[in-house]
Amino acid sequence: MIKVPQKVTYAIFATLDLALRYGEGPVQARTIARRQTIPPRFIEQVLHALKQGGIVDSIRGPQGGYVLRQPPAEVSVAAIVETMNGQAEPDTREAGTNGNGLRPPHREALLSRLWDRVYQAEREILSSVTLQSLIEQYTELEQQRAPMYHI
Amino acid sequence: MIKVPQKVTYAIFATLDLALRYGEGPVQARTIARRQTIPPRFIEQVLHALKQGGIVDSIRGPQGGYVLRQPPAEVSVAAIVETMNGQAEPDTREAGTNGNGLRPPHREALLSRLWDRVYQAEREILSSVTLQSLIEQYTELEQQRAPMYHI
DNA sequence: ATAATTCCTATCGGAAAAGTATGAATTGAG
DNA sequence: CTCAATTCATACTTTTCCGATAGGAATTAT
Repeated sequence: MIKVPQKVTYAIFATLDLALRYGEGPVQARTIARRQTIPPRFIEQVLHALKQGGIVDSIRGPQGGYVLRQPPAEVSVAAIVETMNGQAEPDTREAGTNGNGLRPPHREALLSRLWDRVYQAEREILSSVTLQSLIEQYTELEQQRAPMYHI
Repeated sequence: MIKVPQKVTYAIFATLDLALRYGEGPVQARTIARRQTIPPRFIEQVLHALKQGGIVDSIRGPQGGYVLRQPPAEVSVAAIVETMNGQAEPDTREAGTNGNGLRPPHREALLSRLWDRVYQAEREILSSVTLQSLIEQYTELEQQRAPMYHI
């Protein structure tokens, strides 16, 4: 049931890329695409969405590009995920029941509650993870593989 | 990111229907379909999957139908959800990075860890909810709407 | 003015999900 | 022993969604 859309993965990688260069001026979409192996035309849309969501700022024109709006420690993965998923309009398809089964709307309410709980749990976890912490975890992983041999 | 397939929703409603009649003999697919407003042809597949997953038992022939294999208090929503989602083969698409970005495989590992945490949280919640408890919640909801007016 | 870049929207294609169809297998009932 | 009710199995069609591509408009540094 946890199915992570490609879009979201791309968004995280893209913002991570920006996070690594935070404070060094704008990075172009094409550059990120190359580095993170994301289809160049597709990343534009991702970055656009991230801008709408207030995660990144964009500078147009030559030498333009994208920058993280806030320092990496301030950007939670939850914010990115929510931005990319957009606000799906709550779909309210109701169907009447015949007979003496569970009856809408309570039947539906039952499950919405449950999914809400799941959603909240997810949110809680993702809120506690920032780009900064991801970067730290990453460098840890790297060091495990190729440890520093001090003399 | 929480996207609940119709299949899963149907499965829960169907098993809830069975739970309400637990111990009263088999219920036919068509009956459940009618009561829970599920396309009759589709519910067969759902029920079949539930049988494969060991959630329900089926009795063939006239007066046949489906029964819950265990009492409602023993059937967790997690079991149902997992059954319906089947075991998706872990997709391992790796892509090389050019330049000095985050490099696979650690880049991917970073996120798998995160999604794993989320997944575990979800599992924990869904494991704690049983058909029994759902039924209880349901009757509570019903009573809130149409409260008993004692004299 | 020009070229580099983001911005916006439309569209395509494929895959997965939802739903339909059909016939075979099973079995209780008369 | 036949018949009808039901599940079983699988194949097929339709719909929906998502990843990806495309084309041009808007913006702006040089």
